Amino acid sequence: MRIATWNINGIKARQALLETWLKQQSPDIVCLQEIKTVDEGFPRETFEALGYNVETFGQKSWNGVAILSKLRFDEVHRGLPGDEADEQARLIEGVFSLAQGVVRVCCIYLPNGNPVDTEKFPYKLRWMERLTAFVEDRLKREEPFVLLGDFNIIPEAVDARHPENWWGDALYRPESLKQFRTLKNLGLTDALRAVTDAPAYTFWDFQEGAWRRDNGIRIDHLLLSPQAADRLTAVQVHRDVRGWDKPSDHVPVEGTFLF
DNA sequence: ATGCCGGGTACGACCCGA
Repeated sequence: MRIATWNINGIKARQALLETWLKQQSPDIVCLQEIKTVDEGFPRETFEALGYNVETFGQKSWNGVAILSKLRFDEVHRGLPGDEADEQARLIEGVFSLAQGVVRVCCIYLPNGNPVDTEKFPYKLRWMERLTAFVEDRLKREEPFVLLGDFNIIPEAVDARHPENWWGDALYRPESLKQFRTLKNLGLTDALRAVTDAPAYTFWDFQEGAWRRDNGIRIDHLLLSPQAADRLTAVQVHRDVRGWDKPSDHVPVEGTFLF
């Protein structure tokens, strides 16, 4: 089974691109971030016609996440627990049945956190604390669990072409990285790093010719429970998609699993 | 250089992203 994540930066602007990619790659499950629409505005029929079940957690103008799955959803959960006042649509989780059990797939759009001298940065850190509590609960179930999406975290220097330019940014500063390590240290495996030590960027800014100069960062991740990590066979960053016409600034990242 | 690009909202120019 292949499970992918892709921050598409607006489903309305990226519908045709996503359709093309799905026809080419045919992943089993795709987690989308920044759909930037309410649920009613999501072109679900387009993807149902390609054989996908569609579950969305949308929001007007910003944020918004969705899961497309060839497997039927047994359960769907929307929103990150821990703050009733948080109205931002940044987490959707699906549970799927397999012959040998279940797989739980949690799609996140973690807050960017910039500028760091505004409320956005403490919101990011609090969101990561809430995510850690949520993941603790999930790991207690001892199931194959895949936490994937746009984490807005550059884990290590190797994950940026020019790490010195990012130091101090909300994506790459001590408080953010500490929270990310705390999350990982619950027992999650960074799927990409389980298969390679090489740089593998997933985002290139639209500005300053970042793509042309390969000035990228790795911020889209798949974090795996032990039961999922044991079944991982490959990870692919679809960087060619960044060179397509009217691309997102992020590219798809896909894990292949023996289930 | 806090704008460069690009999407959303809405139709002029902001807000937002990373």
